[in-house]
Amino acid sequence: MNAPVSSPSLTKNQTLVFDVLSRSEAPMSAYTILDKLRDHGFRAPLQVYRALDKLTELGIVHRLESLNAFVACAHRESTCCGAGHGHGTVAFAICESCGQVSEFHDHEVDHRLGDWARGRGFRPAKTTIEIRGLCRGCAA
Amino acid sequence: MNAPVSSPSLTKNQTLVFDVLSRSEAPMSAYTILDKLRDHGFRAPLQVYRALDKLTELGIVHRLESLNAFVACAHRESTCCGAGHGHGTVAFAICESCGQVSEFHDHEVDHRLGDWARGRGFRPAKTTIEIRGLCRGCAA
DNA sequence: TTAATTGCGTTATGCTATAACGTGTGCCAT
DNA sequence: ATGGCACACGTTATAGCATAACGCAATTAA
Repeated sequence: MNAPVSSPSLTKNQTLVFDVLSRSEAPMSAYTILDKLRDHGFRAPLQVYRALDKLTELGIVHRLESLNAFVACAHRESTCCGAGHGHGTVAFAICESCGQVSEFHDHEVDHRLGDWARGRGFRPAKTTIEIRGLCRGCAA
Repeated sequence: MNAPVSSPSLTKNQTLVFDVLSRSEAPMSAYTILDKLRDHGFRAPLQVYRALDKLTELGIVHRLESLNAFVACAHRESTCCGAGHGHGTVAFAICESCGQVSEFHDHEVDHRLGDWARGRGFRPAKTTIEIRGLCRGCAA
């Protein structure tokens, strides 16, 4: 019985979606989440997407662009830089064999990309970094 | 009248798709490409997707994961590291206002991500780096 | 020749995401 | 308190992205 790690101010739907994602080992698509929540009264994709929008906005859920899927943020509180979930860009390593996802953060990469942007007058809003390949276990 | 910059060994469909992408300022979705090629006999999405698969495999077209769209590679021949289009990871800055896309390459970022992967025994197959935001002109 | 590979065309289908409508609820400035 | 606003919610319909599965034709290798 894992006690769900929900933030206080989430609505019922947001909490349900976040809990499903938190308990999942692998990333989940919006429709997979929907199916998991039918028993809780979910009927339509929008219910999921609206919750996901809010959760990603809060930074406690991430969207994996190359997978069209979502994961709960792996950072338990302010692990490194900013406070809470306000940290910078997060990167992901995605195993194409077992589906496992590792979330990490690299200051140096962040800075380099930031420098490039500054040099061009480009104002970054959201940065996606995803490495797809094989994890140690699957590459063996 | 721009002479298309097609590689020699492309099939007719691949050449058509590549030329459409090359001439486009902005990234294009597969369905947009399809519409542009109806006059050339294209009828179904698969004709486009199959060509795109080959072109991305050759490295002369890139897929923008956060946009579900495609662009012709901006590197005119071996601009920096490897020969031809065999270079490492490419990064993109995507303006959410005007749609303009800048392709660039950063060794340092590449190395950092490579180091992280090596340290974890992760074997990278394809890496996606996309910065979404506002370009100089649109941020003003 | 035979078999393997690759590309092609077509139909059908599945997955991902949002538009547009209306409802209800809480808040708070008037 | 009441009107207005912001926000979450539920529902239906639709749009947009991608692939499965079939069969055929051309090319190449054994």
